[in-house]
Amino acid sequence: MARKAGRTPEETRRVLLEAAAVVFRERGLSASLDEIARRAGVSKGGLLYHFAAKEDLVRALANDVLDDLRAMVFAEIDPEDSAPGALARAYIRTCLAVTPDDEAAIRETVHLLAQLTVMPDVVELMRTDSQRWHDDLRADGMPDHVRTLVINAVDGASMSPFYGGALSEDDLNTLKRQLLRFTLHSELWDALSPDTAASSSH
Amino acid sequence: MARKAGRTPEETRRVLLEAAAVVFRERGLSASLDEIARRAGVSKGGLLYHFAAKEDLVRALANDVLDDLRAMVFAEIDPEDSAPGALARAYIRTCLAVTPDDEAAIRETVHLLAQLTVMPDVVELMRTDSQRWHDDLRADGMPDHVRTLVINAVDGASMSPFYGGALSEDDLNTLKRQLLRFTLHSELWDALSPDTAASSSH
DNA sequence: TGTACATCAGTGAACGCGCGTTCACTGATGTAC
DNA sequence: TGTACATCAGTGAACGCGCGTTCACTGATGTAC
Repeated sequence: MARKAGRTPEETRRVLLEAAAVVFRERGLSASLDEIARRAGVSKGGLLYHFAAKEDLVRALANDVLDDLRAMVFAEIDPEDSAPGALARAYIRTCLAVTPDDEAAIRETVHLLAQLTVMPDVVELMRTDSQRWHDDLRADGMPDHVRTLVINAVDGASMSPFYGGALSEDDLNTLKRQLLRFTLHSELWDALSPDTAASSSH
Repeated sequence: MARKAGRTPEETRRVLLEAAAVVFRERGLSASLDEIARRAGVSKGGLLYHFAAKEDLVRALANDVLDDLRAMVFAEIDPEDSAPGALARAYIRTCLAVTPDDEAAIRETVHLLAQLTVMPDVVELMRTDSQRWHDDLRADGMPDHVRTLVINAVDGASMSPFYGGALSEDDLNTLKRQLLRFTLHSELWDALSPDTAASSSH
């Protein structure tokens, strides 16, 4: 056979990337190209037509996942919300999803990314991406000490499944509301500062 | 040659584990036993005498690292400090070390652990370890919503080097003092709750 | 105290298998005339 | 509109290499008598 009827090359590429995501997540980066190709319904040679080497496939996948994540967060921004911290709130809502489906999706994504970091090239990609998040969030208008606290708490919680330390649904929900509240009520920002006197009067 | 003069089998074992830590951190779990053995000054056969299979070596290493980390945190507990959150404060001080040497040590440890998670057995070990931390920290006397916030912020910050998103020294320092303050001043705990009215009077 | 023997802590060569990559080939699709 | 030809999107067999594991062997150390 040559070109599959009813499947454009671009579609094949997508199917291959999706198969790679599943297989790498389940078996780690040492999973074979053969298994990925089989899952995509393509021969190993076919896979290698689209991605000349395994490294290319991994890089393309990492780029894809990182872009998707960014798009998800930006799509979650409330268009009515123009107060400082709007991006941070979208970040919180996306990464600390509470509906079981969304939560599972985020966990799977994080777990996949964790597997991909085995490749130094991917770490470089993630470093760049992370720097971009940092810049975007700085431009979001919250003071440094609030932003750093909130974002690191979100990151800690969303990475916890990767080492098996999943939070209970209650804890996750509480954390989410806490963090949203921190970003929304600027009168709290003083109380969150390390330099304020311990008493929380205003 | 047989037994190396001036090196007990236990010492050889330790040298092998340390070599494995370095090599796995630098090259990931797919690094070869040959390279680890060479770095330890032992033949590949010698390595396999101590660890019958690569999996055994990895498991032993993961156990080691997890135990070390726990010991470091417990050693950091202030014996004078009997207030709620003493363990959490030790956790903060250990994981958010600010001296360059200690910081590098933690980063390397986290990065190594991230590599080891490629093996499902290790994830299981980490899940158990994480559960134990959760239990220990629950017994530490702080309310759930404070503990969860603080620990996740610490985890987020200490895992950030693993995906390349390192915090600046200033941000790290600020975060550390913030979190320590949260655990120390129980009059703040209300203000950190998601359910309190936004105003921070007490 | 010396000797025989078992065991310990390795060595280093060989094996075998899985997996990434190469390669010769092919059938469908697009294009020129 | 039909035909020739190039290119695209694959197939599937073969190759080769790295790496985990096995194995036969060995020299030092510990133990019994």
